[in-house]
Amino acid sequence: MQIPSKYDASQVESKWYNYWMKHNYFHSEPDEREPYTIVIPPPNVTGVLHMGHMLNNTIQDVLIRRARLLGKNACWVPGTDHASIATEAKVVAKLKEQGINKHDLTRDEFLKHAWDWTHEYGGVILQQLKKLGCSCDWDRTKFTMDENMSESVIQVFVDLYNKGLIYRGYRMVNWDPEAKTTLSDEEVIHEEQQGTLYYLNYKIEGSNETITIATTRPETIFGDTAICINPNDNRFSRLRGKKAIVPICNRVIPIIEDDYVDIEFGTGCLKVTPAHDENDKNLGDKHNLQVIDIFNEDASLNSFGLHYQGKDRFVVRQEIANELKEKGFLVKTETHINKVGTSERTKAIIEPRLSDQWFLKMEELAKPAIKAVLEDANVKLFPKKFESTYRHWMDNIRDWNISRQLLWGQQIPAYYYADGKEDFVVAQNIDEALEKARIKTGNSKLQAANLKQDPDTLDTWFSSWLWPISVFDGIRNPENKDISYYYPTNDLVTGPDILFFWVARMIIAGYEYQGKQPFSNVYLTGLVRDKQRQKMSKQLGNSPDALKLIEQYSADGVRVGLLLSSAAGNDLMFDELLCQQGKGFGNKIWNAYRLVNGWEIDASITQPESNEIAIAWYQAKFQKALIELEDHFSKYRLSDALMTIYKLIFDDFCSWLLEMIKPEFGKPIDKHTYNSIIDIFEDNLKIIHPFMPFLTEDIWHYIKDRSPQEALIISKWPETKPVNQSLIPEFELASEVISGIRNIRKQKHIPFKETISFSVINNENTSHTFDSIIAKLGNLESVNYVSEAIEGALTFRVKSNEYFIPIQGAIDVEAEIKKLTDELQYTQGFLKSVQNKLSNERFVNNAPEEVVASEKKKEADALAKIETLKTSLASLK
RNA sequence: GGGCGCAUAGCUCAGUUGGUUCAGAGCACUUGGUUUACACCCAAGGGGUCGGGGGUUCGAAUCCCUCUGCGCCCACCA
Repeated sequence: MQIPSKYDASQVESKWYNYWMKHNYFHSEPDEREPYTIVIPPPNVTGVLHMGHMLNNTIQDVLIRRARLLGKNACWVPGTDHASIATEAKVVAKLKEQGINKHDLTRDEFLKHAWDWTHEYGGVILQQLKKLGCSCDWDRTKFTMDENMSESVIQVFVDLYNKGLIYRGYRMVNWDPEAKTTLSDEEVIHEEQQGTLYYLNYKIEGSNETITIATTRPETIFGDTAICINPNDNRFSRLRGKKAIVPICNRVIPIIEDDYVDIEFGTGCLKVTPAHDENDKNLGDKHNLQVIDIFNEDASLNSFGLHYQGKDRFVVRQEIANELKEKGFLVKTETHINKVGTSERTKAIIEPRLSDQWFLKMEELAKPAIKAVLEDANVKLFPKKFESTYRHWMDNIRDWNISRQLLWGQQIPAYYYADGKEDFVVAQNIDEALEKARIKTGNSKLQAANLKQDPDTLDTWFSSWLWPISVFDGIRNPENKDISYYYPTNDLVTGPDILFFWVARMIIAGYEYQGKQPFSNVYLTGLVRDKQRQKMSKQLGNSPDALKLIEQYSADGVRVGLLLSSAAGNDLMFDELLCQQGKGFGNKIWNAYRLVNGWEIDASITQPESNEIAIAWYQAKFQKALIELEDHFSKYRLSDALMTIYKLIFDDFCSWLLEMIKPEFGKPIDKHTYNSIIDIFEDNLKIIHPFMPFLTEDIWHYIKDRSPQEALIISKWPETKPVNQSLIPEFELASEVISGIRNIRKQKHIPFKETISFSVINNENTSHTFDSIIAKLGNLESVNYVSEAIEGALTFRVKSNEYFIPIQGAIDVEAEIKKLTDELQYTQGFLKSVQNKLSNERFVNNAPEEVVASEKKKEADALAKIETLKTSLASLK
């Protein structure tokens, strides 16, 4: 068949993707085959493809395509996440642009805007994954806010509440003043910042004395309700039981004692602000202190801030520092480095804030999940080092704040029938809630209209932790056909940044709701960084446009580029050069096929012996590679697997095999060899297919006319079979001989086209198997076996064999002598070190036999080679 | 403050229980080569006292100690 001389990726890629879709090859239904399942880490529904997604999903696609070729029932479930805080922020921003304030909208109105946004942008990222070649079962696409998915989430909430694991608590939580919601501890990132430590004087009531405290947050003095000293600190013993006066607001507060205070830090005196610091809250509880919240929900000051009311906390910090200085309360300032919590999503500085929130008790739930990873290995993490991180977090797990003051998400199914804090019921829906409320209150007249649902929504992760179960409807129908077949899933591919957010919690939910691990293996990818090791991000502008990259280098090229250097857990230093290499590899394969495709077949020619040997040798190499691949895949070493294939195709197949069997220009090839090469080509395509699905599918269809039911994507991975392994070392020696010939040609400027004569003294008693191939690749008249050195020839040696290439005209005797002398010197030095070792009694006595034997062999080889060299030298002189 | 990990060629990294897979790969680099699949190519080649120091051993990139320099995670010292 005529094929284009240039490979046009963009056309080919969309053609085959459509073809696969049309034939439903990505779709899976339970059957008698072994399942292989991956659930996608659902990207943000309104997100766009970035380099991290590309890496992640390429890995998943490689795994799923390989499983498919191995005959498993491969199912990759795609979907998106509603990403409450991120999406809500985007919607709020968009509304703001239109002059609409979120707070002027009803819940339903806002949600309508959010859904419109979701429908407009939602799933763009899934379309982009198709460009990458991802073979997801699109019929199974899920969204965490789909009706049945939300129903599962609510059902789980109700269940955990009924089990007594969910409670409502008035606690210090992480408040994001920008998103105006609480966050879980995991969503807070602690960053080191240079701040200032302010030393402030507080007057002691009824005296002229003052007490100095150190604080990083002078604006919180309005919330001060005590000063605390250490009872063991006798510097302050005279202040016991006295009262202090807060500057500016002049509130009189008690001086309390608690050994929580560090005598060494600052002045040894601490101002206590129970509403705005967790430690202070604990002190407040212990000492029955008043709690004064001085902030509005956007972290501006409220009426307690007096003349600062309405101003932002950081503006106030500056201004109040000035006021304190003017009024003489500020003693001094020092620079001070401390860690401040910031919001993972909005980057806003977190404000500790007391409020009513919903919490999930984690300690008991976590136990089976700890055991699964650390004892039973039902879940394996790759790389293994993450197991210690996992252990550390799980052992110190804290209760999970699952409520958010957002609208975009599953609304908490707690229904209040009265104003009291405990006057609520938790139920799947309003009808059940009404029933429960009537029973609880004994008031059968209660109406649905009397019930008020909690306005908060659930943390996004409270829906995604169910993902591997809920995508198969295993929460609502725990025994259904899909969940029974596909669960537990096999592999999860994700980043270590969400190990706690998501992975650990999925394991917890898996044991709680299916009694089994959600997946057996977790492949943790690294971050994608640029050449300067900077994280790729929009802000830095160092992240290439994913789709442009695909346009430029083809999806296959980008996939290969990403996988060329991405060991599990290691960051990926991305360089477009890698994509170029990937594209180049595709081009190489394409051209190799053009070569084979161009051969004319002559059925009347018998197969030359050299071709038979060449093919047998490649088959041995191929089988060896198959075993290596198996090993690499079993350890999730995908870049090593890819490199194994890369070298097999580039070096062994293209550079060696095709050169060995290539007919002379214009001459036909025998049918037997041709058929073997076609079979080999097909096997090659199969093992590359997971990495380069488009190109391989394309060539595979050029090779033969295929029936409409056939496609490479659903063909069979090559089988392992017995081969003549000894051909591999034999050829290694032969290739050294070929290199020797090429070296001499290069040194003496003998063009390759010139046929040369060639002789060997076979001291090693090397087999003649590859002689015809050596002759072909070296363009030799023949390989002559001789017993005497050839006069006037250039020489080289492999092991103790000596090879001769006679040339016309005089050879440079001096140069030859120098070459031989150098080689002799080196070999003698080598021999000496080996003999030293062998004469060391302790070595001979202690080292294992095979090590001693190998040293003895080295000695013998070196002696033989020295003999050869000496003979040659003698004949030259 | 606690924990985990890393340091091998110019770059990115392999190197399993110490010894013929032990100093390796890919890229980059140097040299030579294009009427004959591919210059997105072929061939040949240079390049590392395995972060420093010490120890264990017949033998250390590999095990132990120590120093240095990075990275990550966790944690309520104002």
